[in-house]
Amino acid sequence: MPELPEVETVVRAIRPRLLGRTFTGFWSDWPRQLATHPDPTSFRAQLVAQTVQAAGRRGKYIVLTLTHDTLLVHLKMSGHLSVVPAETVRDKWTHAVFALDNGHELRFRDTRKFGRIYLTPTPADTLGALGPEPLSVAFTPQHLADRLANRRRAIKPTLLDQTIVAGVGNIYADEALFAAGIHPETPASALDAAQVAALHGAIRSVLEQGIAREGASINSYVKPDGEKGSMQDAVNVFRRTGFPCYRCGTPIERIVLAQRSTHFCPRCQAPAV
DNA sequence: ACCGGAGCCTGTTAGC
DNA sequence: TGCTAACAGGCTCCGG
Repeated sequence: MPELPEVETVVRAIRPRLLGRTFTGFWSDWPRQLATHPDPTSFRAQLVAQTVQAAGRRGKYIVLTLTHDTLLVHLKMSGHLSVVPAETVRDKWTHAVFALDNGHELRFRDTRKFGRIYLTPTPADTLGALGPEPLSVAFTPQHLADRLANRRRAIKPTLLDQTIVAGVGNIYADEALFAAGIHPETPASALDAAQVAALHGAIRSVLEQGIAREGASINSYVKPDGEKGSMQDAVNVFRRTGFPCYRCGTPIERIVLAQRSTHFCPRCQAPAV
């Protein structure tokens, strides 16, 4: 379930517990999560003795820079990372465990098993196609306008395309479109310059708010320490189907676009005439 | 190049 | 209460 703010929150929590640590072991009971390796044994052989030199984020990927390689983790829908003492009891959904040189373990828990782990000397193979970081100077209204031009697809699923801008998911796409006053079914190429500028600003502000609130704990997402974020208390439309819009009182509607639930206020986000 | 749909997994929730 | 279908914050692959 994590999007950019949730992944950023995870990185900030685990970074101080991983920097300078050296991996001493690895275990996995779900080889399919190892995107770059056929089995846990070969993964372990390449990982062990490498030290964590940096911990960051690119889009929704967690990026750990090691001595020789880069370790990437994508949480997908249900992934959760934590650093705990090795003696802490593991539950049945913990599918990967990275042993550290201080008696702790980095654990990857993932009920739906969609998450993926990459260990590679060439992370660009995986990260290279991502669009700009939405909170960086590279993400400009002009960039967004250029990438939306000539796309007739609805703006909502277009925002979920990680090659346009990295890190926006279903919650923040809906929230950004509400903040910008844009109907989710508007063809991307039909937005005028003012709407693109509004959307650009809205994407940034909802993501910044999400980070400040340490993510949205709407289903199962919790921070690495098990505590909840608070962005769920600040959403305007996401999963508020039937409840009155905070701005105008009109009931929030839900539709499905590109197989994803989409929530909007039919009055505040009225289609262009 | 673009776009929609199936599929990957398991757990939870809504509805009868 | 119990069963079933729908749903879940992501993304890849395949085909038109």
